[in-house]
Amino acid sequence: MASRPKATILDIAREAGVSKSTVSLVLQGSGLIRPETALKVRKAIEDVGYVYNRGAANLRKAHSNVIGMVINDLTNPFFAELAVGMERVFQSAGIVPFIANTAENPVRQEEVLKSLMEQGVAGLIVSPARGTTPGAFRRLETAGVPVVFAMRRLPDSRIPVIAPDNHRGAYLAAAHLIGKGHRRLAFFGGTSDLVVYQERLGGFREACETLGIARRDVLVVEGETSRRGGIACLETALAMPEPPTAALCFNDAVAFGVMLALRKRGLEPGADFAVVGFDDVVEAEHYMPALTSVSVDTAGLGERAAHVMLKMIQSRTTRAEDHIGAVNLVVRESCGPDRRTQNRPAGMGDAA
Amino acid sequence: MASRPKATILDIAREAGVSKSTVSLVLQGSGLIRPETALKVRKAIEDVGYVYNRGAANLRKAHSNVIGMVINDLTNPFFAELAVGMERVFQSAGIVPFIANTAENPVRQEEVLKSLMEQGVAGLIVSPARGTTPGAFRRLETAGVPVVFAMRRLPDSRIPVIAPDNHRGAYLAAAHLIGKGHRRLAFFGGTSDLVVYQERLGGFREACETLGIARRDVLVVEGETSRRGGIACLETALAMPEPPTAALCFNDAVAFGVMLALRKRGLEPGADFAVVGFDDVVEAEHYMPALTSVSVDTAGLGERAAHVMLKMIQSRTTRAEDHIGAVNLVVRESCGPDRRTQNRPAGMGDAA
DNA sequence: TCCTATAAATGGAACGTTCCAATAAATCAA
DNA sequence: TTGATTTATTGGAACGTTCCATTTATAGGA
Repeated sequence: MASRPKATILDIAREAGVSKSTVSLVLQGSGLIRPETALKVRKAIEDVGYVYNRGAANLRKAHSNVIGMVINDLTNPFFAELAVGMERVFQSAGIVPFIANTAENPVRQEEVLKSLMEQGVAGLIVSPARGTTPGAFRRLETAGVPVVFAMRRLPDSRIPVIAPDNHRGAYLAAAHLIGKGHRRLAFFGGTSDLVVYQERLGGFREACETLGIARRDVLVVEGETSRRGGIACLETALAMPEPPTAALCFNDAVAFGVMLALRKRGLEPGADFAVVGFDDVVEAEHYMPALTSVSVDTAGLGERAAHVMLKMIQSRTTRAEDHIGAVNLVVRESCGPDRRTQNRPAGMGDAA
Repeated sequence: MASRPKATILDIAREAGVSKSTVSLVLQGSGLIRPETALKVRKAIEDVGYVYNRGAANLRKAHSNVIGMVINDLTNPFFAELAVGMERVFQSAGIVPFIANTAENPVRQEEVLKSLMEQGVAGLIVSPARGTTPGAFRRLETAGVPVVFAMRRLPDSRIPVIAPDNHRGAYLAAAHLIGKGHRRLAFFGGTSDLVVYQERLGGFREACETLGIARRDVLVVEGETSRRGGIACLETALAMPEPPTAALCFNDAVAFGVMLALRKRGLEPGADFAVVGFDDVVEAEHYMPALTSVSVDTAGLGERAAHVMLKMIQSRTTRAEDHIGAVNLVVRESCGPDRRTQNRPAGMGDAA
C-alpha cells in the first residue's frame, strides 16, 4: 500500500543498463536509438512501473501539452456539446483537454484560471462567466498564453472569438415569426451584461423594425438563462395588458421553460403561443412539441475553436482571426399554427 | 506579444532585495517572515507579473493539489450534476478539480488516466467507461494514487465505490408498478456488462418474483443508455405478441426515449403505458408528462465522493469504505392511470 | 591499413521550486 | 559585558526531466 518511492528514468537506466539520456530519448520516440536498445528500455519501463513526470519535463521544455477548457455552466447541455466538439480534435492531436467549470461565477473563474496557469497550460479555451471584469484575462495576456473565447466575448478585448452569428440567427427567427402573422412579439431571457444578449436582441429588433412591427408591440423581458428564467418571463409577459403572441427566447433552456409555463396555464405551445429557441440543443428535437430553434452547430464551433487554439500554439502567437459560425433556423412544431411547413425529426422511428 | 522569459522567484528576490528562500516562504504564507518583508515581496511579485510554477514545486513536494474527475459521458446531464456536487466540496477545500471526458471509450479512458497520472494528480474520482478492462486501474494502484469510483463499479476491484442503492431503487420502482395493477412488466435499456445494470435488473426481478409476477411476464430488452436506446426498446417490446404495459428504464434518458416513441405511436405515456426512469435528473420533473423516477441524490453522491477522496489523500491511504446512497421513488405522472397520487413539481408557478 | 562520415549512446548543466541546515540579527537573563 | 535563546533570513542541495556537446562504436572509401 505505502508506495515505494516512484521510479524515475534513472531507475530505468540502471535496470536496462543504459544512460538516463538514452531512456529520455526512447521516451520521446527519437529515431536515434537502435531498435533493440529501445526495446530493452521499454521493457525496463514496464518492469519498474514507471510513470512519466510531466512536471519535471516541463521545467525544461517551456510549454506543456495541457489545454484547459473553462466553461461557465457545465449543466447546460449546450456547453457539453461544445466540449465534445473540442475533444474530438484534441484527441486526434494526442492532447487531453482538462475541463473546469466556473458555474457562472467570476470569482470562481479567477481561481480556475490561476490554477490552470500555475499548471502551465499551453492554451485556454474559455466561455467567460457572466460579469467577468475586463482585467480578468490580463494575466494570461502578459504571460503570453494563447486564449480563445468560445460562444461568448468580452466587451472590448483583443482575444479571438469563436461564436455563431447571433445577430443573424435572431433576425431569422424573428422574421419567421412575423412571417407567420405574429404582430406582438417578445424577447425572453438573458441579461444585458452579456454581449451575446446584445447581439441576439439586436438581430431581433432589427427584424421587427425592418418588417414593420411597431416599437410598442415588442416586449423585452430579461431573465435567467434557464428553464426557471423562461417560466418567469412568460408569467411577466402574460400579465401585460396586451400580451405578445410569440417569443424568441435567449436560448433553448429558456424556451423549454416557456413551453412548460404555457402548459401549466393550459395553453398549447405552437398553437396558442409561438416559441422559438436558440442554440438547437439535442433535446430541442425531442421535445413535445418539438422546438423550433436557431441551430448554431455547437460541436462544429467547438472543433473550430480547438483548431484555432492548436494553430496559435504552433505559431506561438496570441492572436487569431475571429470566427463567426453560420446559423440556420430549424423550423419544427413550436412556432405557430401553420403546421404544413414543419420539418420532420431526423430519421428515427419513421419505419414504425 | 513575444512574452519575455517568465519571471521566477529569483527575479522576485532580486526585485525585493531578499533571497529566493524568503520569497518561497512568503509564497507559502509562512509566519516566519516579518510582515514588512512579506509585503515588500508581495509587491515585487505583483510588479514582475509572476506566475507560480506548480510543476517545479511538485518536483520537491511529492504530491500535488490536483484532483481529476474522469467521467464517462459528459453529455448526460446526470454526470454534470455529479460533477457539480463534487466541485462544491473541492472548492471549499481550495482545490480546482479537472474534469476529463472518456465518452464511454475504454481506449480514450486509458489515455486520460495516463495523462492525469503524468500530471501528478493527488487523486482521481472516476466513473469508469463501459467495457473497462480489469487491469485498467492497476497502474494507479501500484502508484498509490487514491481512486474512488462514482456511480459505477468494476466487477472485482478493491477500489472504494460511491453509488446509489440500485437494487433497492429498482425494487421500489417495480413494486410501485405492480401496485398500480400492472402484470406484464419490462426492463428497458442498459447492457449486462455494467455492474449497475446487474444491480438494477436484480432489484427489478426480485420485486417481480416476490410480488407474484410470472417469469414469462417479465421482458428484458437491453439497449443503449440514451434516448435513442429507449426508442428502440419500446419498438422491440411492442412488437411482442403480448407486450408489457409498463416499463422500468435503466435511466432517465432511456425513459425519455420511451415516452417519445410512445407519442410517435399515438400512445399517451402514463395512461396507455407506464414508464419509470432512474436517476431523477432535473429534466424529469419538467417533462410532459413529468417522469416518475428513482431519485438518487446525484449531487449528494458527488459531494460524498469528494469527501472520501479528501480523506484518503489526507490519511495517505488508497482504501476507503464503500458508500451506498439512499434512494427514493419520486412519483409523478408517467406511471399509470391513477393520478390521485401524483407529486406536484416543487413549488413553481403555483401562484399563477 | 588509416581517415572520415555516420550512427548510437552518454555526461552534465539547466529548469524553478522546497526545505534543511546554517547564519545573522535581535532580545533577554545573568 | 557575555552567553543563551529566539526571530529572520539565507545558501545550497535536491527533485526528474531535456538537450547540448561529447564520446564511443560502426561502416564506408581510399
